[in-house]
Amino acid sequence: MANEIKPYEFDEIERRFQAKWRDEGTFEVSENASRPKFYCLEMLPYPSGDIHVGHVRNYCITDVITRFKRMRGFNVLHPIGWDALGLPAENAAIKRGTHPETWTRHNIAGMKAQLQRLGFSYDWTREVATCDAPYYRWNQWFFLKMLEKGIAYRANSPVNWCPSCLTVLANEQAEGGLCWRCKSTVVIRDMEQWFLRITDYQDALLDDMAELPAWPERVLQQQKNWVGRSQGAEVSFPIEGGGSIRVFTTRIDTIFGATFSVLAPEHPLVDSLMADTDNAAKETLARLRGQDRRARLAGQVDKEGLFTGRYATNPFSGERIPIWVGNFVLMGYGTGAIMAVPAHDERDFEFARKYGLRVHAVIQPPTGTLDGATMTEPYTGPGVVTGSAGFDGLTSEVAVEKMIAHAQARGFGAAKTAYRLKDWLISRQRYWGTPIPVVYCDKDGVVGVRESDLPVVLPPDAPFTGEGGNPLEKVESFVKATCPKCGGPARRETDTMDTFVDSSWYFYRYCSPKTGDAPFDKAQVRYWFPIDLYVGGIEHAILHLVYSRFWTKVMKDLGLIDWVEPVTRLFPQGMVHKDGEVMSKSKGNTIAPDDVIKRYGADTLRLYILFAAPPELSMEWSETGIEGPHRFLQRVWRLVQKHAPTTRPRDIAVPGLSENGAALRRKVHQTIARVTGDIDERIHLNTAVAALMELTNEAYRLEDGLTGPADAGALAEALDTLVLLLSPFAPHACEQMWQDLGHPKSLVDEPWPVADEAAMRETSVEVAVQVNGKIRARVQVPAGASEEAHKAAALEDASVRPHVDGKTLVKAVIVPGRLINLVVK
RNA sequence: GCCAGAGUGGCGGAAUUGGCAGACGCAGGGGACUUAAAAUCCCUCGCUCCGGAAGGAGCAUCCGGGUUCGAUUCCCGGCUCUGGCACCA
Repeated sequence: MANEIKPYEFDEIERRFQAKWRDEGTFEVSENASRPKFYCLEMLPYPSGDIHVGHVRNYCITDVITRFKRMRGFNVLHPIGWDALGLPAENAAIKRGTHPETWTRHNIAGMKAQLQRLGFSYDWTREVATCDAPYYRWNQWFFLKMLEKGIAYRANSPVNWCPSCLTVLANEQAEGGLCWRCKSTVVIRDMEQWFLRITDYQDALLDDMAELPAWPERVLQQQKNWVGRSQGAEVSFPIEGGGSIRVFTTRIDTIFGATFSVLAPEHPLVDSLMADTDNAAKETLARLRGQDRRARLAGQVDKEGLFTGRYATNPFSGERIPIWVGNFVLMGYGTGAIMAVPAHDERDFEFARKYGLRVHAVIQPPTGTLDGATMTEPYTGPGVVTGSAGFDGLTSEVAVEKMIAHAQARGFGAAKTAYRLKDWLISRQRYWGTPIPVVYCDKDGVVGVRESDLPVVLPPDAPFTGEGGNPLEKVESFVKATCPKCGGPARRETDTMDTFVDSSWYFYRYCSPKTGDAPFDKAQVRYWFPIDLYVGGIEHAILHLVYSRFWTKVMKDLGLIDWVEPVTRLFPQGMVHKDGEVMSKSKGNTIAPDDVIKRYGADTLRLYILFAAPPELSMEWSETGIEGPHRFLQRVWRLVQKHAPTTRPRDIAVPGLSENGAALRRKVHQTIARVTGDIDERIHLNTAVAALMELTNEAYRLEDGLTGPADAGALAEALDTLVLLLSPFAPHACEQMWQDLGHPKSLVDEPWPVADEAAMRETSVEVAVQVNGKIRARVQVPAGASEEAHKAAALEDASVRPHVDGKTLVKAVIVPGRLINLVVK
């Protein structure tokens, strides 16, 4: 008998069912008002050439959830696409002479085959590649709408230039002064570029977080820091001899301690203030201006400054204060000028001590008294205001309010909020991106392309030499254009869009990927939105996830949708590590899923990757660890094959279960409850797999002790349930086992099992007995026994007696079914 | 420096509401089957001590305190690691 069991041929099984799902369009969906919808999204991959284990982890999580939701009766949208524009394709073109599109399409085909070999349940009819002109034309359409509304604009400003990628970058793509893609140090250049006015939405980005209770706090926190809203005041300091300096401060309560003012070296007033100074001073100024602005931003340069020779008046104290220029004041934040309060600010203190400027304490801490002349470090906390005329004795908090009101009444200041967020720089000087749809006309200036002329298509014949700028500039037929306004000759914009534009709205396109006259079909989007669950890497917390929220808000203002947030629940999955390091191409420690599939099969890979760690934490890839899930799958396979012929026909409801039969049935229903909860609420897929392993172990333990028709029914139920519960994790093997168990339909259309509370209940339970908090014994009590019965059982127990006898029972804490704690003296 | 998260056997991890710490798996040890190996199956597996054994005692969730009948879980203080931000006025 045992040697007749058919072997588990995973390769053949997996390929057969993958073909079946594909041929039958199993996972193709459409709007259906009769079922609740579930939109599950994963971050679309960049087609670099290979699916890596990090992608696999992301997509395994969503695949389990979508298969589960489908069995629970939901109409599930589970799409996939390609973030197909971007630099690597162009770099490959320069290196190998293939066109970026050829390289990209080739990679997409290869990676698509890899995804299909993993058995993911995508609706492939909705596949979107952002390099398709019918897709990126809508990037252009959105751009024109934003141009009309003033959200898109062109401006000259200091920008991040990556000398390796040969293009400018947005602020958040140059974190820490490094290019997000190639890690080169960026340089600051003044250039005229295209921006999107994301700062118009900075308050909405913060305030709408109220609608995101199912987003992890750490992501929201990162976004809050990035927007960097800080409330304060703007105050004018009149300059002796005319004009005034506007400063931003969050600590107006310290203003009587402002003993000098500092301007950023780039501040527009500096040149006129220093017009009369000597050459040495001008040289110093030039040097400060020449310092690397990146390093200055990062605080990596020593504080340095010079006196302008001019004075201003502190509008509160009337005091005459010197005006300085300092490299630690940044033009890009606030007003580019500060009032310096050395007694109560670290930076001002350091600067004042270096140049011997006066330190004047005006805030007294709860303990001790400060003296500006002798203090060795500033006091930056709140306190009680002193030496501040009519404001003395107030707390910092109250003083802030009163001083703002005072400044406002006298007309030299007002409440003001400053933000860290900058507008989104979207132009790139590269070929493989969405052309920005404008032309430059000598007569009409910057003019948007007519909507009817979209898309502006990338010319296929651009030269990829790797030298001298954007290849688009060299395509005469592309650059030469006609002005839509006057019909005269015009020059076409050759900058293309940041690829983060593509990924800011792709999830709307999935709802109606073929729509030709609009970015998407409104009714279809209304059916599927919002996205119920979005799974992806946390590295996009302040990039993609901010841009996407912004884009949705703009779409709302354009009247395309009527909500302000696209994603209900965000689930950032952990990374995959190997030998303690993040797995990455550059480290050379990647694992190719293809090799693993060849050796163990896709089902084992899926199980392992989900079992090894909870999805939100990083997981360590282990060569031996994968053996466990593989053995488990084989065990399930053998169990099913062994009993499949005898479990038909099944009759589960027969009375008269043996003790073993009842135990098996109990375990089955307990497992249903656990697995369901683990997937649906907590997304703890590792413990769901562990529960299935437990059920399998229990079935092996009990199989030889089963007798009679009732037990046979319980075994049939156990096998059916095990296969159903396991199917989202290991869909191919389960489809085969489901057939072998005599079911004609595909598993994906079967309803998810429901736990029977009555069947789960134990007849008798083991209860721990503590004496004064220490475990002394374990006793059996009938399920649902009274507290008195628990207590009696505990006191009767032979190993409890020695600890209780001769002492007084003060109290008995009883948690029925779990624990008894006897407190004795 | 600031913010967030984490710290549990040799390893990955479990403990869902304050209630039996170590589920499940890997690795290890012992055994069965086999001519042998692989595969499979069974037993064992936190540390220390007492005992021939059955068994028993003590310690143990980063460290130190606290609350509680009871703390991996809550509170206070500290250490370490990871991620993010950082001259942002």
